[in-house]
Amino acid sequence: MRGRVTMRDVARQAGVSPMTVSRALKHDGSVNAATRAAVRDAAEQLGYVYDSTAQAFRAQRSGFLAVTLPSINNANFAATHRALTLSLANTELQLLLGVTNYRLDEEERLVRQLLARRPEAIVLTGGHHTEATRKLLQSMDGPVFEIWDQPHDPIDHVVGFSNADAMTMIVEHLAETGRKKFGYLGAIGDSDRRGAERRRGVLDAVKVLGLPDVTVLEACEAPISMTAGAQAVERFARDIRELDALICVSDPVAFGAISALTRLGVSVPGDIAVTGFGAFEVAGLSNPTITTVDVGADRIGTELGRLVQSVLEADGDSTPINLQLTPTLIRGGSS
Amino acid sequence: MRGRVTMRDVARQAGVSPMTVSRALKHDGSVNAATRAAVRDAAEQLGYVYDSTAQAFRAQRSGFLAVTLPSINNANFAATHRALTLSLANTELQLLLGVTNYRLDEEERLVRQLLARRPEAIVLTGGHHTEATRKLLQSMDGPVFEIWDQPHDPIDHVVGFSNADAMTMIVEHLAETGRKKFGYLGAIGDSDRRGAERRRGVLDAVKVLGLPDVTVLEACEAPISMTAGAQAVERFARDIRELDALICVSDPVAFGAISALTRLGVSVPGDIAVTGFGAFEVAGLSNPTITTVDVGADRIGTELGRLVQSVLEADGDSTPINLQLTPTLIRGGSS
DNA sequence: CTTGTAAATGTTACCGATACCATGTTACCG
DNA sequence: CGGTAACATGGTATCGGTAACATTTACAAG
Repeated sequence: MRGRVTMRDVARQAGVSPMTVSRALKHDGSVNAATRAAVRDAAEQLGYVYDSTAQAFRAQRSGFLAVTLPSINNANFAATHRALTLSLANTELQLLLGVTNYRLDEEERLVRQLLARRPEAIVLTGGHHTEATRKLLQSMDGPVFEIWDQPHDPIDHVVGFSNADAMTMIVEHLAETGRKKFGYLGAIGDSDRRGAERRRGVLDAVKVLGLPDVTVLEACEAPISMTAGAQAVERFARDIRELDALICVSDPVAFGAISALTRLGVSVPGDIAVTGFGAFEVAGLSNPTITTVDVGADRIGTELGRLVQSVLEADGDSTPINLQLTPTLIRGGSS
Repeated sequence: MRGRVTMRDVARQAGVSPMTVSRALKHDGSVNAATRAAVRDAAEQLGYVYDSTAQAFRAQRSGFLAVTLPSINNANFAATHRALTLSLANTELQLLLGVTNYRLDEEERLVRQLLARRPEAIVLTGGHHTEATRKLLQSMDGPVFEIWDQPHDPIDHVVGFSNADAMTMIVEHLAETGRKKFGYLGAIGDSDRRGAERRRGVLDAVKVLGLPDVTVLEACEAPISMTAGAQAVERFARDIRELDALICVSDPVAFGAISALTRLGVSVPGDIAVTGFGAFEVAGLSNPTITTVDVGADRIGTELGRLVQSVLEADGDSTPINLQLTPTLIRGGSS
């Protein structure tokens, strides 16, 4: 920041006071047109670039909307991000993005870092957090939004859906088409909490239907790639031959699984039905197409954007809003 | 920012001066251990959160690294982002991300917005910019990095590769395997400049080999999805039946194309060879696997992270560095 | 007991934009 | 022509940390 041009410099160049420069560069009407033009010219000439840091400091308003995502290499989270960006396009808000890699300790570190930038509001993907994170958020001065989930104990606002309920839809669909012996292919343990919710949904739904216990297969730590899905199927081939339905935690996993099953000579859906989750693009182009659930990732982003705006406009004292969207089942050739 | 807790409050609570609080919360050794503990306790009690905005303002150092990407819903750009994050993990730098949607006017708007946050450095994906963008960047106070490209006229540092040269590899590979009538499937016009470079590479390489002119097929505006790739193949089915090699701008497009060709009863690679670009995961799981080029997206991120650090440490006056990586051809079953 | 030295802590000013208030300048009225 | 409202512009203080410098304290050496 050595020879940076400030408003003072522009003011000197234009022969006015810094205050007038400030007014001229904003949409403040009470500046003479000629003066405004002179200021604009001076700013242009000097290559002046507005300093949002100083503005944020003075106004005690950063203009940031902090957002955490588990991963950005995921079409669904990316879709939420894009939709959110679009939904906020007419706003002055700037996204400040952090990626947690599905880890709660990373999330805590990130939240601390993000809050230090004094965002207007913060959006967290997921409804599970460390105690320290919760405490930080509760004392935060601005609204908190949890998305992509149905938190047991929401901190503030929510835009999400029930991962467990979505799995019920899949299980019921498979049961209706005569499947009985279910397997579930997901991540190890509970590191991916949304994945864990989905697994819970499957186990519960199968129990309700009175079908045999679900064979739970753990591929690797979240996130599971297509390749890891394929490898897991090869590894668990023996168990899988006993099943007639394999429920995967996501479409990429299902795609990898189908790919491996085909190589192994197991017919999908003849020998086994396979389902995914998330309505990724690959689900519709796979052969066979994959039965999946569309959670409306972009809708989450859009609704979130609207909600953020309305809450920020209301300026405090708004009661927490819990917006639950309903996922839809998409039947594909794989079941 | 109503009742925010400041260092002053912590200082009062701990019975010391704000300066001591500042020192105690940093790694400054010249604070008595007992005092430091008292300060830490007071901060904890009051729920104090450090204010990076004030720090950035006072120190005239934001701690931001601004980054623009054409899209985040793209495994390669996401990989670069992730690798960059990892590569900067031991740093205080915080990424400030902007998405251009492959549009130069968006990029200009974004660059202006990002520069107003006074980043330590800025990273641009791509080597083509509007005149105004170039001007902004030239007068920026800090290093500029262009990545994923081989700019004709670099602004400052570069970490990239030649998109055109990568295509030469593909064309030569196809020619060696006896293909003669080439088609190229990409985006309309030059909105995606990297795509345009790839197209140019194909046209030039084919000309050098003395083969018939390339049939250029334009699917839609960038970015082209798998689905759009499939639709384009259906639309241009007649032209494509005349070809024996279809070079696609990316793997997702190639995947969509193969999917559509299979439906149309055109055999890949029997009737026509298909190639992609980018070594997306889907390339290895497609049936047949897709011949592609690995550009080392994560390597770009890693090298960029290192370079950013060394340039920032050098603190100005470093001569521009141009790091060109070499993509590698991955032969798949589709050619 | 004085003095020197190092460690610990305090005071002051400042970063750039702008809210707030004060002042100057024009325009138009009766 | 004085009065006054509407408009245009300037001066000053301020936001929260912290560099730079000043001061105090603790204790050893003379």
